[in-house]
Amino acid sequence: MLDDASARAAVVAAADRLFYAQGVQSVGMDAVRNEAGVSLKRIYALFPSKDDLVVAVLRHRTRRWDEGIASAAADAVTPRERLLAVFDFLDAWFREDGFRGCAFINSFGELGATSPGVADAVREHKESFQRYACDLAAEAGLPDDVALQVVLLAEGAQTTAAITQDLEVARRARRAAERILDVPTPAAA
Amino acid sequence: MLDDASARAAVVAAADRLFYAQGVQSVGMDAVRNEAGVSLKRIYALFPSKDDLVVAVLRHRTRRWDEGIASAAADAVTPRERLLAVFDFLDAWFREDGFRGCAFINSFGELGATSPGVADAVREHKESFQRYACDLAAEAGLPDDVALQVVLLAEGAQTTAAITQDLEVARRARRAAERILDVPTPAAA
DNA sequence: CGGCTGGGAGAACGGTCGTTCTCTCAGTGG
DNA sequence: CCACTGAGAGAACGACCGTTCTCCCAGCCG
Repeated sequence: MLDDASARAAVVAAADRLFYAQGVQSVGMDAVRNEAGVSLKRIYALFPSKDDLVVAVLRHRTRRWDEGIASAAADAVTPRERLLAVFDFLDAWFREDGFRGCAFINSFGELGATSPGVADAVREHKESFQRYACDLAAEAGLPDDVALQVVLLAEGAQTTAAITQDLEVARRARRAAERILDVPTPAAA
Repeated sequence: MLDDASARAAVVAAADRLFYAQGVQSVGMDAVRNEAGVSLKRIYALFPSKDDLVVAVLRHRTRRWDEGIASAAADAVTPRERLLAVFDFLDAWFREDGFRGCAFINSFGELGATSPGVADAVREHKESFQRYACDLAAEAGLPDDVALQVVLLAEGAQTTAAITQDLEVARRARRAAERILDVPTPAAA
């Protein structure tokens, strides 16, 4: 038998794959059970309800997102380049098989109105990303407003790439971000 | 009794309100029946399935969107201002009670993977908006790439406004669009 | 006025989903 | 070897949903 931590991880990973590919409400708990190889009894011992499982999946995605942008930024030397590295991370992600947009945006649209837990998890994720961008911009001597403009581009790139399947989107968003960052900001510095 | 056209319109309007507020799968056909005041038998005579109703709702939303951005652009004199008017339209929309993001993005996340009809309707809507932006940009002597960068801002603004409830988002997106449009484009004109 | 059509209301049906329960059995302590 | 605990597998349960069907009555034609 798996210990609790391994079972939890297997269930979250399985649910993540299924929810992301098909939408949360299209996936029954039986499907999660089959994909994870963990009995329903065990799943319900680890997560009191499907809603809690969805929230756990989102928290797990937040960790993977944070690691992804940190790793993409690792090679960059200036804060400006670390900010732009977000778009390189997006570019690689958009090219993955089965890319279907931002799981947080998708979950918010599907469940945000009916599940406060999901809405909170999504909000916290987006706020954390905004803070990350603002911190980098501050290092570069740029105001929050510019950082948040770049964040808008990243968000728009994710939904647009999902819907249009256009592989150019991330590069285009990066060019737009460069344009925004390169405008001289009179009030800053 | 209502004629077919009026019944259709009532059902689509009712379904639109409910689907947008709660997500499609959280709304049963009984709820649509009650909201529209049209019997289930009649609804199924007008729409073969719930899926067809969802598509009809999205097509209706496309018409309203097109009218909205056209009306916001009506007062503008230059193509550049007509393009930026999109963000004034978004600003007014984000301030409405019950604003919950872009219905197309929400529907795509929830149903795009399981309903080809929904996926197509969403794709067509987004492509139509991209074409609108490219046409205006062309009038202003700007390349498609710049227009599509502005579109990314509009898309990002919609999801960000929905999740963060920040009323500043549309104005910030507009400022970003101005920055992008004001960069001299060496290859153009 | 009386039979008929056609549409409204909502019950009914088959299926599915989230959640719980039962049955079975492997592994352990005496 | 035997009683016992605890976990797995999956049946079962109650609720709900999309769709269809039945019943009933209003309004028209003879």
